[in-house]
Amino acid sequence: MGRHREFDPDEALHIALHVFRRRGYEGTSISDLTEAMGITRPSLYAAFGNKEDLFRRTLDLYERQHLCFAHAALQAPTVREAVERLLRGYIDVLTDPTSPPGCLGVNGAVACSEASEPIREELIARRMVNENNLRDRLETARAGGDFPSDEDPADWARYVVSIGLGMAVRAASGASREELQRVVDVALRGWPTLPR
Amino acid sequence: MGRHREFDPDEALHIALHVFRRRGYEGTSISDLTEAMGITRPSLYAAFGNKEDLFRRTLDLYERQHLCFAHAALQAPTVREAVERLLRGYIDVLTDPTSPPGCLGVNGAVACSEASEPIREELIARRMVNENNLRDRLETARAGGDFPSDEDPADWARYVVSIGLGMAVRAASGASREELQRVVDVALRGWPTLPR
DNA sequence: AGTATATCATACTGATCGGTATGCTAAACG
DNA sequence: CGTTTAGCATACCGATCAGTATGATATACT
Repeated sequence: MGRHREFDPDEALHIALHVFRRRGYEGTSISDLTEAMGITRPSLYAAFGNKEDLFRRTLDLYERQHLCFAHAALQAPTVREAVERLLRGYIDVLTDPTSPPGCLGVNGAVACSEASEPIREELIARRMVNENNLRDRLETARAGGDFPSDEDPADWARYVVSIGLGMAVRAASGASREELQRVVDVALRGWPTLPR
Repeated sequence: MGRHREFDPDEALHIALHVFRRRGYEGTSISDLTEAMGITRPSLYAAFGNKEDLFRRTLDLYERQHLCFAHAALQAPTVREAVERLLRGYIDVLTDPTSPPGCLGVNGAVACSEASEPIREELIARRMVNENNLRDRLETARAGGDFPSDEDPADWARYVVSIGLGMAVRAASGASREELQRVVDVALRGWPTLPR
């Protein structure tokens, strides 16, 4: 019973994602959001809780909609190919012409005040999940002979994620897709070869 | 003629650097600064202009005091050693125990609102200067036979800077010195070998 | 129809933002 | 000494921040 909601929460969340990607977490004001969504402040708070809650739900949508390629990438036949798909797929996300450049996760986690410390930690934790997934993939590859036994999966996972972070910063600064492709080209030059 | 200033502007600038490194450009309020410096708002504005002016002067101090190692690093006998000194020296800056972790330049350039767009562009420009210096060093190395002639100096400079950016993000997230050293270890694995 | 309830629009809260006007105080000049 | 001038302290400016109280409106149930 009661009045019907006059907006689509899912559509509104997509708009929030767009705004947050453009302006970052702290750089986005509630007014920015309500204006873009076409709803009022009380409607936003009723539907999504406070700003932090909304950002977390936006993060979920971002991972579900834009970072979902990672799961498939990790299942490539070889780790080397998995890593390459990971990085190339990430470039697609970072330079998607229909979205503001850069990564929602990286842009939010780096700077700004300590009022949003919980958000910073959340983003660091989510990033760590991805790094651990990659490390696990490298470990199974090593066990299966697809990765040298004298190499440390954690070291390589950390390295690959660092490359991703660097590209995310560059993308936020306006780097082109081609530029980033060249970073990946060079980054994969050192991929360890199997002893034979 | 006139009253004497009761604080040391240079010391105040050092404090500003510390605060900006901890909280970022937008995350730092004027009140944060005056409180840490122990001076009043009018004194700050009289001595340093507005927030943007102060941040630029802080950037100058940061480069002069913490990024000065780069110039010496580039003069190492081999490019490969120059790059290694660049990255290891950067780790020292990122994890200096007497300063907040991370890089003033990177933390400021990534996120936050568009009110500080001029600062973002300034930081991107300063970063580009460093990348160009490295590219030039790679070019002279190539001309001198210290770097393969079929490799692109711009590609490698971009790659090295990207590694640096990735490490800066990690450092801001609390990465240890050892972790970052391992990133550099792996990153340099792919350094091109000279034909012989 | 009548009532309960959820959503709407408007306007507001106290806090904080970057930046400044005003008047006081201390030092350098005559 | 007295005037000038620069730095200090206080208190303020309008704007904006995240979040909310209030009352009108529209739907669903009885």
